[in-house]
Amino acid sequence: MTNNLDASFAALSDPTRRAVIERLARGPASVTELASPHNIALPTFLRHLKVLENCGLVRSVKKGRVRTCHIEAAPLMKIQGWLEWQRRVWEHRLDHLATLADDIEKKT
Amino acid sequence: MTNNLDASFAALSDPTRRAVIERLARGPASVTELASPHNIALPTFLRHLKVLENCGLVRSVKKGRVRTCHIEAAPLMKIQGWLEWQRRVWEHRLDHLATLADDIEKKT
DNA sequence: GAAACACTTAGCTGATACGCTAAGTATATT
DNA sequence: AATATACTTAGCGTATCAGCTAAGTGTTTC
Repeated sequence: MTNNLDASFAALSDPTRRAVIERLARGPASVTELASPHNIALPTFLRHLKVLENCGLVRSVKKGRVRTCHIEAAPLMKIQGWLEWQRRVWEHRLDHLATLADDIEKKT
Repeated sequence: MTNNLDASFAALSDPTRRAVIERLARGPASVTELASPHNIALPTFLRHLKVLENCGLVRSVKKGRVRTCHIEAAPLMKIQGWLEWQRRVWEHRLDHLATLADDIEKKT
């Protein structure tokens, strides 16, 4: 539940973990179900899941012997927020440059 | 110039590197200028820059003894695209659930 | 109650990451 | 020409990561 940008970005830098998120966006699933498309040992896969849980992207509940996982939107929103912020700063700067260019044009 | 999601997400998982992006969104800067707010050795900082260049988030040109860096939007857009895609899948699913709930309500 | 199932823990390996210092190169500046 | 500046390369040490196998725990199923 760290829920910080560092951990979220790091979690999403792995294709297996992104695939899990892509799957969970479509709905909850068990560990075995999530693991099945991936050609890696279960313990290895489980650590990927733990990474996703540690940064808050995924939550899970265990009932009987089955652990069911579901996606959590908040960390994704946080990343989107950061990106959107950068995009705005960047566009604002471009606008400013365009204005400057206009001014120069008018003076000539 | 790999420009893939893996590398871009990994690059942005480090606070120093995100700070560089935040700075460059405001406009180009030299290596020394970029490094100055960070309390790390220059070679260490340079490797952060190289990570950003390798994934295409930053480009740089050397003129004389000064290397000037600027941000590149494409990888950021790619990440935004992936996030947006997930959000849509996720929301579509929620809509579907809402519809199901409605149907059930009408039947009772 | 035995066997199958769904995880779960422990521990090993090789690769990569982030930090450092020391020393080198190429351009200004004086 | 000598010094200062702005990187740049090389190489070291510790920590973390992604993969594995082997063995263990708690539930169901037969």
